[in-house]
Formats: sequence, C-alpha cells, structure tokens
Amino acid sequence: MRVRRHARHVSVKDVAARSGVSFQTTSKVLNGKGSVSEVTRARILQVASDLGYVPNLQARSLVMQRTQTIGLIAGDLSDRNLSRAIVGAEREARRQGYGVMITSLEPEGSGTEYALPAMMERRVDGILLVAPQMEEDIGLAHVLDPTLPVVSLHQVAGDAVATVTADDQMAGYLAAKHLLDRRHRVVATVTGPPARRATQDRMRGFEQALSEKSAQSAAGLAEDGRLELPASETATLRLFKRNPGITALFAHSDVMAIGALRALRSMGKTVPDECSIVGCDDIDSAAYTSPPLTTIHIPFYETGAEAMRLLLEMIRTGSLAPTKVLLPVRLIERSSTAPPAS
Amino acid sequence: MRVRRHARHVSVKDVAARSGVSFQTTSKVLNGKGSVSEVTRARILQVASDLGYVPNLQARSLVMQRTQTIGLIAGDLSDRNLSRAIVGAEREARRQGYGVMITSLEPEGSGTEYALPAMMERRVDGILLVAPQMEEDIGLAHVLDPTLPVVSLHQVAGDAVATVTADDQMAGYLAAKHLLDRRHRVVATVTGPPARRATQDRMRGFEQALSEKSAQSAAGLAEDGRLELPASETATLRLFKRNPGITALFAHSDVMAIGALRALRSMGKTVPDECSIVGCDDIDSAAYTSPPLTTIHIPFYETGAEAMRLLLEMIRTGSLAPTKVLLPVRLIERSSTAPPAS
DNA sequence: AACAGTTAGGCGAACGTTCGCTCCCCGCGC
DNA sequence: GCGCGGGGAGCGAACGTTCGCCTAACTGTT
Repeated sequence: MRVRRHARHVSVKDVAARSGVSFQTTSKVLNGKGSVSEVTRARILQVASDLGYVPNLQARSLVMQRTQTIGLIAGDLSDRNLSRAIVGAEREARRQGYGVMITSLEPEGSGTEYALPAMMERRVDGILLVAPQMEEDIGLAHVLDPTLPVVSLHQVAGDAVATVTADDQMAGYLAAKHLLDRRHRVVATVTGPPARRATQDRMRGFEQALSEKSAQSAAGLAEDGRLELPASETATLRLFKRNPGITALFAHSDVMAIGALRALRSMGKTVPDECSIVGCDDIDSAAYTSPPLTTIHIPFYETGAEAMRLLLEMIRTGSLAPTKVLLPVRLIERSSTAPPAS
Repeated sequence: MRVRRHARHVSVKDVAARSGVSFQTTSKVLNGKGSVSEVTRARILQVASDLGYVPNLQARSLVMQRTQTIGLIAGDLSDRNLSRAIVGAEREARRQGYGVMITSLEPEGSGTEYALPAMMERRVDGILLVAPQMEEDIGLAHVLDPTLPVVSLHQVAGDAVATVTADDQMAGYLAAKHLLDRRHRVVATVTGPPARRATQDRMRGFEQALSEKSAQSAAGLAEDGRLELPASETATLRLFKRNPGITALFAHSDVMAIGALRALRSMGKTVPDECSIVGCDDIDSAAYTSPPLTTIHIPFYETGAEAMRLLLEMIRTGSLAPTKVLLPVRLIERSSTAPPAS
C-alpha cells in the first residue's frame, strides 16, 4: 500500500547525464536523426533501456504542433453498429500510429457543449464523428473549427464535412429488387427515424426499384419503427391494419425485423409463406432468428476504418475537401423471404 | 478547398499582447489565480474570447505533471457488455473532467505489445482495464508500471491490481436458488470459458445453493458454451444426451440462453414446461425471446462507472491499494422458468 | 512624513521535447 | 605544410503553460 505521488519519469536529460552527452544528442539518437558515432549511439541506447526511458509524447507534441491523436465523438458507444465502426476506426488509427480520444454524447445534449471543446483543448489532429443524432444538430457545422480535418459517418448539416457511409440508397434498392423478383407486389416498410439521411436514402432506393417494376406497389406504405424492437412490432401491426394485403416487409434494421417477426407471429402469419421479411444491418443474431433473416449487410467496420483512413489522409495532406465516400452493401439471402404462397 | 497547414492556435501570449499585459498575468486571469484588478481581468477575458483562445492542455500537462487523461484498454469494443461498462466509465471520467484515451486489443495479441507503451508515452494518469482476455495474460501484472494507478474489470494475475466486478458468485447462487425454489432437482449449466474467474465464481455460487438443498443435484452437469450462440446450442444438446432428466438450465449469458432455447426447440421440448432456463447479463433482447428470459441482471454500466470512480479516487489520493469491489446483482423473473410440469 | 501592509503585475524558470546552427577536430588532397 | 570538407557533438531557442518570487505603487496608520 505504497502511497507515492509523482514518481518522476525518466527524461532524455536523465539518459544524457548517465551517458555523458548532451540531452540533444540523446534526442538525436532516440529519433535516429543527425549523425552520432556508433559507440555513443550504442551507449545511449543501452542507458535508455536500462533506465526504462519512455518518450513523453506531450512534450513532443508541443514542439511538433501535432499530437498524433484523433478525437472520436460517439453517439452511443454501446450501440452495436456504431461500436463496430469505432472498432474499425480505432484499429486503423492504431495501425497508423495515432491514438484515439473518445467521448460519447449524452442522449439529450447536442454534444457541442462538452465534446468539441474538450477535443480542441487537447489539440487533436482531427475529429471523427460517429453520432447519428448529430444529423439533427443544425449548429454543429458552425461550431466546428474550419481548419481542423473532420470526417463524419453521418450527414452533417451544411454538407461542408467529409462523410463516409454505406450506400444506403443501394441498400433500399437491393431489398426492393429482391422482393420484386419474388413476385411481391404489395410491400411495406418499417423505417428508422424519417429525419435521418440513411432512412431517406434507403427509401429513395426502395421506391426507385418499385417504380422500375411499373409502379404497382404501395408506395407510401411505411411506418416509423424508431429502430427499436417494440416500436417496430406495433408499427408492423399498424401497417397490416392499413393494408391486409401486404405480402412482404422491408425493415430498416434487423432489430426492427425481429420486432416485425414477433408482430407477424402474433397475427398468426407465417414467415416467409404468408409474409416475407428483409432486414438490414446484418447483425450476428439475424442468422439465428426463426426463420433466419434475409438482410442487407451494412459494412460498419469497414465504414469506420475507411473514415479513419480518409481522416488521416486529410491530416497528412492538409486537405479540407468535403469528400463523400459510399461503401458498397450486399444482400444476404437466408430463409425469411420467398415468393408469396398464393 | 483551402489547403493550409498549421494554422497556429492562439496562445496566452497572443492574448497578452493584445491586452497589453504579460502572458503570465493572462494565465493568472484565465485560471482565476493571483490578484488582478477587475478592469484588466475583464479586458483580458474579453480579448481571450474575441480571439477564440482555447487553452492547450498538452502544455499544461507538461508543467502540471498530470494529463487529466486516463487510458482505457478494451478487449472488444463491440462486445455489448463491455461497451456498456465503457459507456459508464467514460461518462464518469467526463463528469470529473478527465478525458479517455481508448485502445482495443487484437484478438490474438496479449495487448502488452502495443496498448501499454502507447498509454505510457501519453502519460495517462491511470489505466482502466476492460478486457476479459487479460485474465489469461500471465505477464501483464509484471509489465504494468507499479507506480501507476490501475483498475480492472476482470481479474489480473497476481491480484496486485484493484478490481471492480459484479458479484458473480451471488449471480450463480441466485440462479440456482430460483430453480431449486421451483422444485427443480436436475439442473444443468452452460458455462462461459472455464478459465475465467466469472465462470468459476458463478459455478461456486451455483454449487453452493445446490448443496444447501442437500445435494440431490447433478453437480458437474455443465458444458462450455464459449459465450457463443451456436456453441451453446450444441452444448445444450450434449447436456441432454448426458442426462435426459434435466428439467432446468442455467446459461452463463443470455446469448447462450438463446442458443439453449434453440436447442430445446429442436428437441421438441417446450420452455418453461418441459425445461426452465435462467440466463445471465440481462441484455435488451432477453425481454423479447419466446418465452421472455428469466435472467440475472449484471450491472455493466455501473461496474464501469464505479471502476472509473475508484480509479480517479486512487489518482487523487495517490493510493495504490488493490481494492476489490463487488457490485450486487439481481434476478429478473420473466417467463422462461416455472416448476417442472411432471 | 516615514513606515508597514496590501494589491497589481512582471519576471525567470521549469516541464520534456525537436530543430537548426555552431564549433571542433581529424584526415585528405594539392 | 596548408586549407578544406565533413563527421561528431554541443548549444540556444522554441513550443504553451504554471508557479514562485520580486517590485512598484497605493492604502492607511501613527
């Protein structure tokens, strides 16, 4: 139960003193710069390792004017999709020698109040935004330091920041195509929050596929499932109340697809015979529902990794261009879809 | 598409120059220390805000010898349980004015190679370990800087580091008690990795309850479900092969409980009539399985928050005592348990 | 009017680095 | 034998802070 404050770390000066050279020379050796004779280099390295020298990145940052740190502002860290993206981002940062400062947003707060100042004070080299709720934060674009590279995984009002997202429009298109190919003609949708770009893009792709098959579809047959299981369950019930002839459903998330599955079971409808379901996200458990879900795979991990790659590239080149990157999605066929039984 | 490198930040010196005082005086004002006249204080604050001054925490850290940053080493950021804990920890750190540097471990690596040095270089004030796999890392205790406060959510070899965990033994006890109270006498278990302390503690509590009911139980009737759904499914099948008389099951995680549910359905056994199931963790979807799962609530969020609280306290007091904290768990009764039908 | 006490503010140093410049000495070529 | 080039090493400055100590001026007291 030792109680010691401030066991001072060993610095280049300590190493220098012990090796009988100036601390600047020590610094040169440790960074492999300048010319130092082989014998002193070896001696210094030996002493450094003996003393357990660990460079102080804070001090280095001060003079180098970059911290090798990026700030990650996360919506809900415990959201499985966001956290997949964060894993990808963190891994890529690490691979390129960057550290990640993370902060998550309170559900209420716009994030502007705390997260950004904290990141600025720490002089992060760039910011990665992984927070869907920021889409609604209209003031965000204004408060961001315009000289600081920023990449977001979600749309930011004003379109001035670079984004990397999945191809949501394609996701909607693929879902509709899959169902239309199986001769479904009355297809409904359980959506995420209507204000979100992802929701709108998926809808757009979906409608586009429907209209290609000469419009016999029930466009507008959609309800908001708020990305939650119980909300989706009731949304599904409402849809069938509106139109009992529905033979297929596209849920904008697998969790909502599971809610739909429950609703259908409660109505006594079998899947896929009486109603097909296409989910979205491709979460682990989608393979274990009954029946296993046909779904659209959204590459969360890759999105995070790619976003970080873009951010680091922007930092390296000093570019602030608001690049927009779309990552491909694909449909994964399981057993929740089939042609209508009739 | 501006391309500018190094738009130098405004420093206290800039503010000072514009206000006609020395930069040290500016510093005093900004920190509310020393005595400064009301008028110059006001002027300085005005200038600071005009110029958009943001203090540089790196520089401050250098002289203060603390970074107000804690390093969080996470096993798998996308694990829902771990990420709940991380959310709690991050929130508590933020509340107390600390930032969080995060790094996640590669599945293979022991973490020692990258994560720790990176944290040390950044001179974090303390380290929070949220990585179950570290339990198996025998060398970890040795490589940790013994002067740096560390708190872990999982056991660390050597017992020299403080830990905050759920009361796993109680979890096992409660599960067994619940089943025994419902007159089950042949109860089996699907466990997590046997090497983990959580698994062992849960087993211990479980066995203890069994032996209190005078030992008519099938102790040793356990299989490793590796915390995965499919592995648990086959583990459950093996258990029933070993003893077809099983009437109740304790799964060490809800995901494994869902695997067990699938196995039982495939065997044509109904839940809870022919077999009761108690899960563990209390994940969201446990309330939506059919039937909804009776489970043990593990307070992941609170564990993370409490661990961070302890860590910050240790930093504040300079204590390095390896405190052990246990957080209470509770059983949540839903519909997957009942007395045996016979 | 001289003195002590207080208040406002300045100054130097330190934290741990990196970088550019200077300096010395040695060996080499003419 | 003399100048020159280059390798090896040191030195000063800077990055943006905080802190302790110092000083000048102003306040009020006897």
